[in-house]
Amino acid sequence: MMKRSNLRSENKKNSNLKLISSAIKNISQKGIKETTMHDVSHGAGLSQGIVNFHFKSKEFLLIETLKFISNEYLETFQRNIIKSGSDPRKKIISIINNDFSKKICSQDKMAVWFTFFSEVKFKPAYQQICKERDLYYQNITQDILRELIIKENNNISEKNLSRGLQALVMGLWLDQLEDPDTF
Amino acid sequence: MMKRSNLRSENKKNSNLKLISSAIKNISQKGIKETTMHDVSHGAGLSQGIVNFHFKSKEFLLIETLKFISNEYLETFQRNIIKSGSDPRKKIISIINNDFSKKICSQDKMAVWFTFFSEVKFKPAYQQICKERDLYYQNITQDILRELIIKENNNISEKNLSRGLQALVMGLWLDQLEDPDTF
DNA sequence: TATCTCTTTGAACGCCCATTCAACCAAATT
DNA sequence: AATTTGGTTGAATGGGCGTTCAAAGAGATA
Repeated sequence: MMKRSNLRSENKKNSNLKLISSAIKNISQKGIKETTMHDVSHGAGLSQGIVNFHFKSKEFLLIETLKFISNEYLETFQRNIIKSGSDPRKKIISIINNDFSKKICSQDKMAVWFTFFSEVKFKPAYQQICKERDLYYQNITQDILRELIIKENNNISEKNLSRGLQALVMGLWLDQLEDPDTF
Repeated sequence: MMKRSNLRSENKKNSNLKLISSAIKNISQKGIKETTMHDVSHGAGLSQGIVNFHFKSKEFLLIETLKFISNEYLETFQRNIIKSGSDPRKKIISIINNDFSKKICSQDKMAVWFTFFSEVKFKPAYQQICKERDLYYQNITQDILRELIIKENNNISEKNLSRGLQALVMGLWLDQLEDPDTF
């Protein structure tokens, strides 16, 4: 059962992906509001009404796009931590390396992230996606930091440290976005 | 000459200010794109076409609004540093206090800042205003940090330190915006 | 091959919103 | 008081864009 693998569903998946990629590219160049349905569909090599067929509306396309980059982030995040072994210090470094890797920290992706961030306050759907991402990030970094704190015999709150780390990363991303020389 | 002070120009200034305030309030609640000219003018107690009369177009209203909050920031920034005396350590603390003061770090203002940030990449006019603000901030904090570094006999680059400080502040702002409990 | 189902096309529709502008009003000037 | 200047009003205009949908195309099914 669930054999599902015919040309049809293959193509559908492809179209989906092409549309999301086109959305990312367009958003990174123009922002959400000036990215039209026409831009997205034609950027994907398809035609006008197709986004509504696949995603119901522009809003849902945007939600799927945010989910896409969010998942992408979490996947490489997770993979890199596992690869880095068991030393908490190395784990932290792997997180930072990941955050500033070419794949995650590219101009395109950053632009898209911050475009969505600026809408998070007004869009519950975005908020939820971001919150989940953040919680995941925080839980994992807090665990690692706790190990580190015990090892080093410090007594800082891992909660604050984790938050500070995330804030610093975000700030540096923003910095890099506005003025991409220092790298 | 230049006496200019009659009811007319008084009222004009008032209208200008009311429109900008209304823009700030609306943008903080809905974002730039869903803030309509009607929202702004009626929020200011005036009527439809008035924004075009005062600011020529929506775009110019936005630019003036950004300038407004940018200047407001720089003014309190400057004033607080002067008030804090000559100890570099105290100066830094006054910067941080200012950055997280009620006036600067209010939900409204933060929302507006980040809404504009997300458009900076696509709008040269915004970019320039932000760049000026940042340069000013960086020059001043770098000077202070240099003093501090000399005093403490450290050898870190004040450039990087200043950038890191700014990034951390931005990150914390963003953090606070998404989840306003930790205060 | 014929039929059915799912995907794609693109013209047409309708809403939303920035902008315009003629008419109006109030303040300044004479 | 009469006239000029400048700010305000709000209905009308026009363009842009998301969405709809009938028709066509392509893959599955029989």
